[in-house]
Amino acid sequence: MNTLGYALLGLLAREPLSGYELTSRIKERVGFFWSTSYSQVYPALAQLEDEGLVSYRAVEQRDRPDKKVHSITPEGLDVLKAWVTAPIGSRPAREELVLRAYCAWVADPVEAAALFREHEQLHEERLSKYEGIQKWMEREWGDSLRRPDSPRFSSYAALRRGLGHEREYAEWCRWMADQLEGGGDVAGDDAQPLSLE
Amino acid sequence: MNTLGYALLGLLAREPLSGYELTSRIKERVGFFWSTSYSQVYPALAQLEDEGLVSYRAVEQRDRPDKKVHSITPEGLDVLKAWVTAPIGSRPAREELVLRAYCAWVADPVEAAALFREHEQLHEERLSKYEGIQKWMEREWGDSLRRPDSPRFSSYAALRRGLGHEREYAEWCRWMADQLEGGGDVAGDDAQPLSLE
DNA sequence: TAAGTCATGTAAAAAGTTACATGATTCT
DNA sequence: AGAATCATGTAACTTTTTACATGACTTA
Repeated sequence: MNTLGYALLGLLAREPLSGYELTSRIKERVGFFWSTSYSQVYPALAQLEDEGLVSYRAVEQRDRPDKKVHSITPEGLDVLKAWVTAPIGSRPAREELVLRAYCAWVADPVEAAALFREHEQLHEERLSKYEGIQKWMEREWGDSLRRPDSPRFSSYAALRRGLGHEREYAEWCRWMADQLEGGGDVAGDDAQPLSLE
Repeated sequence: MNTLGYALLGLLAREPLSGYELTSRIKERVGFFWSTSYSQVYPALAQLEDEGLVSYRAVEQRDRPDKKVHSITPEGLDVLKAWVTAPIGSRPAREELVLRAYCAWVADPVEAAALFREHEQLHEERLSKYEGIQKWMEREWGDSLRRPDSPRFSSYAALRRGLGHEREYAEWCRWMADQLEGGGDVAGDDAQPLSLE
């Protein structure tokens, strides 16, 4: 079982879904910390089925093409449960933009600044979007956000990570662009001024 | 050319290195945003050589096995320069721990809390380590940190991203563990108290 | 009627990880 | 003598991405 398999089980533990819907959900709902494609999902689902972790029933639709709606089995839920708390081998994030920053000294500072400005905006936009969702969740879901056995709590938890990530990333991009534009101090806005010449 | 290729060029732009040294550098110096293995580096180096982006000379050593020291060529430097500022297709980070948080509602809260505590500590430790390096850099490298054409500036920039990442991640883990332990409020320490029952 | 969304897959290529294989030299 | 580090690679496998292939139905 690979991580994608667990991701699919995790979504199916909330509600039965088709392969198509699963892929969309991953894009829309957990897009900031996981990604996949249709071509990966369908074989993965078939494998989960072989292992008895999911089952499906064909659902006929009049208005649109028929679909196969997959559900998690009791065995699947057991497997998922065990996985959540199992020790995790943390693989480092692959952040290409940070790699570029590490190489930025060879590049044209003006062009590089433009790149980091662009990403600053991108992450700022995502941040606003997530903040909107956060407010919505707190308003609509209220109490259940504090119950660790509620899927809403889990959604909120993941969102909070997205929030923090985008906030920090946007800030870093801004700092980077400022530096490349020859503007600011070495320290960040929040830091004490440094007494280095 | 894949991203690993650029990572290797980026390291070789700073100083000539052997495949072994390149792999160690990636582990030690850029480990928080990129990873690789010996088995990936050697073929990648051979490919870069075929493309004329790096060259090497055999260096005989008395005290340890001989090695092939690779240098970036002028063409390699051009390619690297262009890459740094090229538009970037941002692929989402794959954060398995966030995926687990998203599924945490199915798991035992006590066990889950332990997992997030463990990671809180892990990231807290990395944070202290990076803070130490930061202080060292600011003390030892001073002025050059503000010169975008200095490799020191780039090292510092990447480090700052690591700092922010670890800080945010540790904080999120702590919040998550607190929640699972039934402790805290829904809002973070920095947020206003929420008037949700 | 053309574009867009819903729906399910296969095939091939690229990237990354793990296992295997070898050998020198140093340190305990 | 055995473990650790330095040093270079190949082979197999897994994972991910991109391209290909098909088709129903809806909306502009």
